[in-house]
Amino acid sequence: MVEISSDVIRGYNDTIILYLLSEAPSYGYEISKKIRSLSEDKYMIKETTLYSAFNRMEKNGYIVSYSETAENGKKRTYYRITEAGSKYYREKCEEWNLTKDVIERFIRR
Amino acid sequence: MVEISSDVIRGYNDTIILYLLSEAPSYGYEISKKIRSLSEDKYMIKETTLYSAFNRMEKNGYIVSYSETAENGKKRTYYRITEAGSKYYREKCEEWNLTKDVIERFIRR
DNA sequence: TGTCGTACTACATCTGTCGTAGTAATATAT
DNA sequence: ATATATTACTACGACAGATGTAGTACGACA
Repeated sequence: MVEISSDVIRGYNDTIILYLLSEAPSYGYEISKKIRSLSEDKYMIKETTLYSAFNRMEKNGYIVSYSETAENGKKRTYYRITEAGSKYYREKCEEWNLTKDVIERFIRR
Repeated sequence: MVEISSDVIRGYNDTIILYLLSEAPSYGYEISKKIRSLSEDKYMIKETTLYSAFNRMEKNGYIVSYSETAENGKKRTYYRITEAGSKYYREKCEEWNLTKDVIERFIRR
């Protein structure tokens, strides 16, 4: 069974999260479920990876956090994407296309 | 100017090198030139990255080294791909296709 | 009462890349 | 004759991001 490359994902976890946040503000658990379902169970981000990405990106100004209490009484930390985050996302998409192009010159199908 | 992602490349330097070695045995300097030209100057692997990849892959049994003195009197360390190396390369190609697929679900064009 | 799902945080380890630096030999330019 | 560029490496330490392990806490459900 082939699995996805965590070294490649490494460079795109932030991008994946930003993509989801650009649809709507969200929080850790929800993001993780969405990644899993959108990838059809092919990628399940680790909690530690996810939350450290949130911290990094908030520090970089790509997202901002705010607390909210859900209907069920649970307190959650939500994240919203910023303008800088959207810009970064668009740049990463360009970078991806270039990188993919280069790598595929060395891949045999 | 967009540049390629060294975090993505991170997972595929070994694969790139194995691809080139599967065409013919080679040595550091030549491999580095070939990567540069095949990628049309978009990727220039760092010497340290390249030689540490050689060491890692020899330890893993994906390549074997041998010394040879070139016409110009220079001594070089050549590398040849092994069966295990070819197998690893083919697996990485499969992994790449899967990973690419997943990532592209989160990329907007 | 215990387990499952939700929603996190803390910390230490690992891997591969990268920067910096140094060696040494030949080739080419001044 | 001397300096610079190219070839062909090696050594070492720093760093970033992913991962493993562990722990907290609360509500739902059986």
